[in-house]
Amino acid sequence: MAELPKRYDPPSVEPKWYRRWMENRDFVANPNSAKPAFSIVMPPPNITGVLTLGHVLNDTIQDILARRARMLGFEVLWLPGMDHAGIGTQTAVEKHLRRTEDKTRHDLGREEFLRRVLEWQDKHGGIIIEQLQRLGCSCDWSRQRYTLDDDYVAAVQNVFADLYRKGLIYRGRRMINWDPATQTALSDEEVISKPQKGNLYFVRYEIVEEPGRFLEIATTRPETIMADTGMAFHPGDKRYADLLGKHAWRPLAREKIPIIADEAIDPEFGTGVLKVTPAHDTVDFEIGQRHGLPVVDVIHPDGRINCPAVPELDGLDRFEAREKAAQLLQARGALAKTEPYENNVGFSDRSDVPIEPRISEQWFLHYPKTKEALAVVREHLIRFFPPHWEKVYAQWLENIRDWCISRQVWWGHRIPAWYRKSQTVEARVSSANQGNAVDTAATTEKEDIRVQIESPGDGWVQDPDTLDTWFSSWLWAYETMDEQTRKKFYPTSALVTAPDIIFFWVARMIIAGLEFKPGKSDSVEDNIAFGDVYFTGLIRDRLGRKMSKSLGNSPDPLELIEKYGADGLRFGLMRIAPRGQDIRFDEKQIEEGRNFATKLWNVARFRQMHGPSEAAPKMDNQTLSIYALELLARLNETIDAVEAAYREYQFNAVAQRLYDFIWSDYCDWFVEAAKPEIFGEDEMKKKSALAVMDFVLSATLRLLHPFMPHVTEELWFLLGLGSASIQFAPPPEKAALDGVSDLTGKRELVSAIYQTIQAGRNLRAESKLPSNRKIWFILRTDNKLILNYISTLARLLNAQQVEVDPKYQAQAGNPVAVTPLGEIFLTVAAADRAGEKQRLEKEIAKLETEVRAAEAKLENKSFIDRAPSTVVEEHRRRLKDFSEQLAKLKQARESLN
RNA sequence: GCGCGGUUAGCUCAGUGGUAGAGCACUACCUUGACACGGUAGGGGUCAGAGGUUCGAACCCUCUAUCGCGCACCA
Repeated sequence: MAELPKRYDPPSVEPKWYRRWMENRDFVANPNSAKPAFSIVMPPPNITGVLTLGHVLNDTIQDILARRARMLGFEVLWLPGMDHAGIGTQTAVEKHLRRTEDKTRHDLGREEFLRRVLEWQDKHGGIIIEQLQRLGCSCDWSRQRYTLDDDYVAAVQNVFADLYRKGLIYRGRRMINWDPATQTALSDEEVISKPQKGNLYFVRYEIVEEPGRFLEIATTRPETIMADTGMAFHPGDKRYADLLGKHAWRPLAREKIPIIADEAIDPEFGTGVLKVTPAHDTVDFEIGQRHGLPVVDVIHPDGRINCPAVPELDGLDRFEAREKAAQLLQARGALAKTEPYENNVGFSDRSDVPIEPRISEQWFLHYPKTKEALAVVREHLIRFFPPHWEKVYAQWLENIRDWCISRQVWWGHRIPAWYRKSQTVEARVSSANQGNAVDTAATTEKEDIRVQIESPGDGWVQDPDTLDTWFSSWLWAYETMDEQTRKKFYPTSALVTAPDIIFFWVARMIIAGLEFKPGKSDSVEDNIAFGDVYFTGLIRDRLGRKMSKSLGNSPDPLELIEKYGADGLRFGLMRIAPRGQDIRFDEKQIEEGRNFATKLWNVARFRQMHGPSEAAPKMDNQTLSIYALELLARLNETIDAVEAAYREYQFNAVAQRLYDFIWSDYCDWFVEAAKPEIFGEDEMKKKSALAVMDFVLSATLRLLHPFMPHVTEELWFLLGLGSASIQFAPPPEKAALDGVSDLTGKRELVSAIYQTIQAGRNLRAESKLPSNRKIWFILRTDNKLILNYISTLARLLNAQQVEVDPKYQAQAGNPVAVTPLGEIFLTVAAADRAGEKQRLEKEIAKLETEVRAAEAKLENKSFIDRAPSTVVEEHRRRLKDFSEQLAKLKQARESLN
């Protein structure tokens, strides 16, 4: 067998294996399999998206779960796909259109524009799939889905029609969140409130019935004064009680407006008087409804002012108009004062511009099954990891409001609603432009609506709008599966996602599952969408900022793969991904992942240099060295710890345990301790050590495979640890150590030997002797057994000789350390006598404090009475050890004099 | 305003009642027959602060500070 290269070379290993796995159809799920099912649906990335670190984190976790399940003997389906991302994709194409052709989508028309989007999709779409493959994701690509696949589209439309029939979807003129940049309605979830610095304008309105008397209000939005249709104060507010029923002059677009009283007004805020602007504020709209105030809309869909009555403002952008309106009021003496003010303003999640509350005719969904959705999580039919997300989820469901599902966007699922006369559609569009005095009732004129996929016939016009992208994603957990697949793999086993889409996606998928019941039976258990939901953390940069394109602080995962390998990236990221906590990304951590892959590679290389491995190594408990027993015992502990960490989705703990076991227990201690046997003459001992290596390498490669699929497969193959792919190798069994006599005693001996080695190395360093200088040690001990372990001691101490002398008389200048095996002396003429004395004094002082502390503890009656006996024993032993060490050190100090 | 999460070594983070840990960075030594993407040793922390519970608190309770997130309010 050719010698392995010195370093793991990802480019020559990783793509090779991925190709082979694909050729073997290793990721393809068989719905007819007799094995139990394990399934995950991938949160679909945007069709034109590229791989981000967020995806890497997310999809690595999913891959770990999928690969582990395969090894555990499950039939695994990891179903990938992509999302059409309505607003996002459309906006990208529009931007491109503006830049390259200086055109808007309206210039092209709907049909041509959609053709362009498809072109864009074909050119930029699907890149992420290749990138996920480079990462090593074991998805069943034969089942890849897209939210705009024909049957998926049909399913979405059928769901719409079904909910319409049930009366849960309705069309209505209501206050919605309007995004003036993308010019579409948004759901409440797509609005993010941010504090904004602005002004509070105090404006005086003259009382019609009492000329010369003024009513003062405070507003942040003077540009909407023309839309005021009332003035309101709190009914209990005595300051204004006499004005009730009177009128005020609106200072811009001068008109009489009524003065009313309403409970919604906070008498403490501003002057205690509110200008009521029903068209442009949610609360005002409700007040208007209660008091029958007219609704006057003075803002165009694009955010410009629509008010011919005030030519100075008409056509201005809303923010320019705000300043201009203040100037106008000032000029007319209506502006009492202006104060700087900070308030929260809703911003569009999509375009990052302030939302305009606006009355508009839209489609809404009254959520079904909210109580049931709450119950399945509360009763842990669906388990959240970490569990504190349950509370966030519950809070949302308990305060849920109807979902505005229509979007004034062309790219997406067209709403399957048809209207009899084209004029009704025109009426909708023009209503927004009509400006003043739009009566809410005006557009609810007689119109025939049919909700169905096909056109009902001539004279019917389809609704121009599309559905919120999430209205298609909420069916993702099962509409991505054909009937046969669904029968085997639904409900899915786990969902892995970022917590920022808990409402957008997770909650809605749970609701959809409960409402549409795609499962085998109608029972809740068969329709819960997924068993476990694991919420990842958000990846931030080193300064704790969110990764974003504009900040340029988002590293390209493909460059990282290039530099460190997919396995290095995966492992590095997993090791620092704390459960449900945000993650501060530092490339150093990926470097560590790469270094770990190299370490693994090299220790396998070391094994391979000593002949072929055994796939089923025979270990004889009688011939195993004590170091091997210690290692195997630790391997067993590691297997248990890994198992426990998986149960709690603590991937960082799994990674850390494996890292420590391989690097420290295996490489640093066992391999070094076994070298005398490996390079020795005794064939039995050598064979035994190599068998242990085979056993442990086989086990750790399998444990590591879900995290580092490529390098483990390569080594599995190169070492010949299995005839088939590691992907389907069963999880490692624990070493059978039950028959080993006095295992505890032997482990204690190993621990004592290792501690002695560390003490000896410390003496060398303290004595300023270079690492490569061969030196002599003397071990003063009565333990005759130790003679059997001298070769290991000597090798690990890099000593020319380690001499055991129970009666050794320390010479002046001998550095000494007390160890569980006895005292170890460094014999060298050059050792500095004064320095050694100083070192001893320091150590004695330290030990004296320890002894005092331990004594105090044991004199404490409460401690003796109440602490568990094992703890008390521990303290007793500690005191004894410390006292003995102290005595020996003091003796050593004497001998120095 | 309500709720959630964080605050542990210079940095990134583990640690959920019994002598404070890892990696990186730092210091010293070392290319020793797997690995310098390495080895060995070392320095460095009143565990945000204050109270409380306990024989014993980084860990449990209360309050405070501070950072972040969600929801509500937002004239």
